[in-house]
Amino acid sequence: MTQKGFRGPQVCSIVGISYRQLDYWARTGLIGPSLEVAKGSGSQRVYSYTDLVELKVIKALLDSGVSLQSARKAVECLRGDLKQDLASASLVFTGSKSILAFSGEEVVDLLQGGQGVLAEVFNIVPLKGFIKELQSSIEKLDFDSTRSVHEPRSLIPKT
Amino acid sequence: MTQKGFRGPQVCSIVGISYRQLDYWARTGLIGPSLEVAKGSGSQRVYSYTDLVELKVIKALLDSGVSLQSARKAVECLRGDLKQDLASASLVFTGSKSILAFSGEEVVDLLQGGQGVLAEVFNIVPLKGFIKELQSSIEKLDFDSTRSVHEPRSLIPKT
DNA sequence: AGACCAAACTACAACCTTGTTATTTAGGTT
DNA sequence: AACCTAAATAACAAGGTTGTAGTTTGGTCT
Repeated sequence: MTQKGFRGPQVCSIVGISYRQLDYWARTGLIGPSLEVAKGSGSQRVYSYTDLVELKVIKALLDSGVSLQSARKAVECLRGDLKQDLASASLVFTGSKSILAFSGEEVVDLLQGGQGVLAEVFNIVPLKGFIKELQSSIEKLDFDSTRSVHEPRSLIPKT
Repeated sequence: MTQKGFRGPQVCSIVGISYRQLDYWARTGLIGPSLEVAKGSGSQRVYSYTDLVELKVIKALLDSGVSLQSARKAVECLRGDLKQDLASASLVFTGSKSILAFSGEEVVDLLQGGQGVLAEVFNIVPLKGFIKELQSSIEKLDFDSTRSVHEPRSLIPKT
């Protein structure tokens, strides 16, 4: 049994974004479906759980007022680290760099700039709450009547 | 002697923004000249020091990737507090609220959400470094040959 | 094979922000 | 009063992002 995949409209529901946004982000290279790309109209994109984490972070950044262009840069550092325990991490980014901090002390160090005086703005994304929400949304989906990837129709209750 | 004022082009030089930006921000109500509004083409806007602090913060937010619309909301909380010592404060804002924190502990508390698990992004602006830069830029201006507000021409060296 | 449906694709509008260029005009000097 | 300069004003284009509506087509079922 391979990794569980999520199709486009499911992803929108889980993460809380519009289909237009998801499509635009996939087309402009921000984040696409890592399990399966689309083969044309009528086919399906298939996203992984880790794609969903990343999308959730992007959405969070947008909600906090960060522009999509900056969110693009910020999530880059999530891509090499998704094997570690993200729920205990915080993404910290400024205009010029972004890193994952794995302790509250690390975050405080960054804020204080090692006792220097930096003219810098910090955007901090504690991942715990977002991952919790994401998992809750995924569980909720299991009870919904919407289709999973390439699921036979006859097994779906009528809506 | 009234408060020192700064004219439009000086402000752009001090804060590090384009004239177009300053003009747009004044016209769209983000921040305008608190000492004197423009009386038409050929006249001068006159900005105060506190206007400059605010502009510097807005610029910093833009540089960190925050959208102008969000920066508008974020700086609102500076407006009631400019009589206190800003250099020891940090502006902290999320998508939904913004406050000034006057100690590092206060900032850490906000990040930890009082031990709750919040799904929230924090944008943190430690003001010290920005105010330092601003003051440095203003001092540098005093040696420049550019005109101050309504300054007689004959006192200006030829450029 | 044909019918159907869901998902991707396409095209355009709207909005926000900034850059560029040209025009207007307040304020200072002679 | 005439002239000059700097600063504000006006107009338009461009880029990025999202919403809306219509079209195409892969995949499933009969």
